[in-house]
Amino acid sequence: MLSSPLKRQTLSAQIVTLLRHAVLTGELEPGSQVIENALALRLGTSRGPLREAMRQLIDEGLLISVPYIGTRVVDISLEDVNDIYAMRTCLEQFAFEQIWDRRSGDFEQELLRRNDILKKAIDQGDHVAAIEAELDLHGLVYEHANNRILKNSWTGLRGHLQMYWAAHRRAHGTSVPKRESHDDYIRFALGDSLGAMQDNLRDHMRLGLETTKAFVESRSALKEQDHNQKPTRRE
Amino acid sequence: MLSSPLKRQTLSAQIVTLLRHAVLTGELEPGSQVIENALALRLGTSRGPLREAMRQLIDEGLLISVPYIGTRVVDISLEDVNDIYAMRTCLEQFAFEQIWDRRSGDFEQELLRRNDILKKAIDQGDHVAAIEAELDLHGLVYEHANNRILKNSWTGLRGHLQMYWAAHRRAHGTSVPKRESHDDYIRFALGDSLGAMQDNLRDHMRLGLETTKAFVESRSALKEQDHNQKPTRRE
DNA sequence: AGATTGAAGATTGTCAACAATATTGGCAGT
DNA sequence: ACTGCCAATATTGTTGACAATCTTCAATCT
Repeated sequence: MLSSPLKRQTLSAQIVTLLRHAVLTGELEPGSQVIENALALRLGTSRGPLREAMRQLIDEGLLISVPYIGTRVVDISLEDVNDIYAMRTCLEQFAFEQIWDRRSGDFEQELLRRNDILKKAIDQGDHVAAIEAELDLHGLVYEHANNRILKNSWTGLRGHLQMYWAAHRRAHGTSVPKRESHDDYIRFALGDSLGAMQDNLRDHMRLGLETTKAFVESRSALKEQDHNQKPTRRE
Repeated sequence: MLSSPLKRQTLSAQIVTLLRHAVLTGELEPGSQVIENALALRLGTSRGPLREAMRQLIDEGLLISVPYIGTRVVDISLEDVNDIYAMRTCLEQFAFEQIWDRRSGDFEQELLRRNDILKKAIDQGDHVAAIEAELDLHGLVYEHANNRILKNSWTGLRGHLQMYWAAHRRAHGTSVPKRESHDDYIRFALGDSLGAMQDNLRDHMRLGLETTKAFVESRSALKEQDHNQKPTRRE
């Protein structure tokens, strides 16, 4: 089951990527319970590897587990959004600080390439791709900063953002608020002054925070209604 | 086996704290292999819960696992030290930024209390306690910053530092380099200017980095010798 | 002698059954 | 009706056995 040819990875590793994808895309809805037996059955494996995979996602902050009660897909809170954006601003400023003096042509070229991908996705109205593209665009500076720990932190933050935005997309049908400031980011990142970059980045983030916040509020309001219709078994 | 009375925690959770402690204090030496069967036997449990616990430590960056090969206690590298200190400086500056305008009497009082503990530990030559105390001192600002994600990041960094310094202590017998600048930190943190605080903090960290780097170099030199005496079975 | 192969042992990965715990729903008593 | 208790069920936690993989090391071949 799963991929029997090319079985270079261990089973739990495969499940990790599979599960993570399901959570990040919203296939497993935020707040919903993940039942080991059912999921293991659906994947065609036993609970052991699945539990390991789930444990990893728990540590990544994508699932939440309470002993003997159950584990659920993590759900957004306003506090979290604030925390994430504050951290993100801090880390991204730091990352730019690290690479600023040794920005290469490679960096510039790759930045432009990713921006093109983002613009294309937006123009085509492909919101899933747009989310990924935007995160990839911002991710470049972390990759170039050459700091393993920083990169890990970004991966964690990135996951949460991706997940929340995916939830947004589902809740609101299709539309992710179209931000007009994408090219701005490029301009900052390729400019001359580090200080200006950081200031602009801060504003850029503030805007993103506002957008995301608005989403969270509307979504949690929407969930109030839901709750009466389909009460879950536990909690 | 472990704690049978007061069994409110699940077994794997207990093992996690137990194992983490063992790794952080150096009871499980950096670079050494962790064999599931042996350890499970020693703990009086089966491999299941132990594997889950190990998985969590892997995600915390304290263990490293290669499928079908084994998992080892993570070992420091010079790059890691650089990365950690750079991140730490960034995050701690950020944390101070977050709390600066709402520093309370509580904060000041607790900071002084923890500094007293640190000084006492140093005076008594209790190096283990001194390490913990120093990390606790610096940890206060993260706790007050009231940002869950930031706090998690600090926990990760803190773990690595604690581990490395514990390894230092073991390799060099007793002495952790006595830093004379502890009171400085207090003075910065309770001062008036955020900018000055951040500048001073940066210097403070630079000093810490130098100290730690020196240790790492001497230790890896020392390990060269070791390696011939006790070759491990694998790799 | 050096390289190759293949069996034996060690270690990790996976599985299915069992135990512990929490939730649900009905039943008795008020 | 309402409340508290008890059995039934669902779900997670734990265990021991088995399978897959890697390492070692000796036997064989060139």
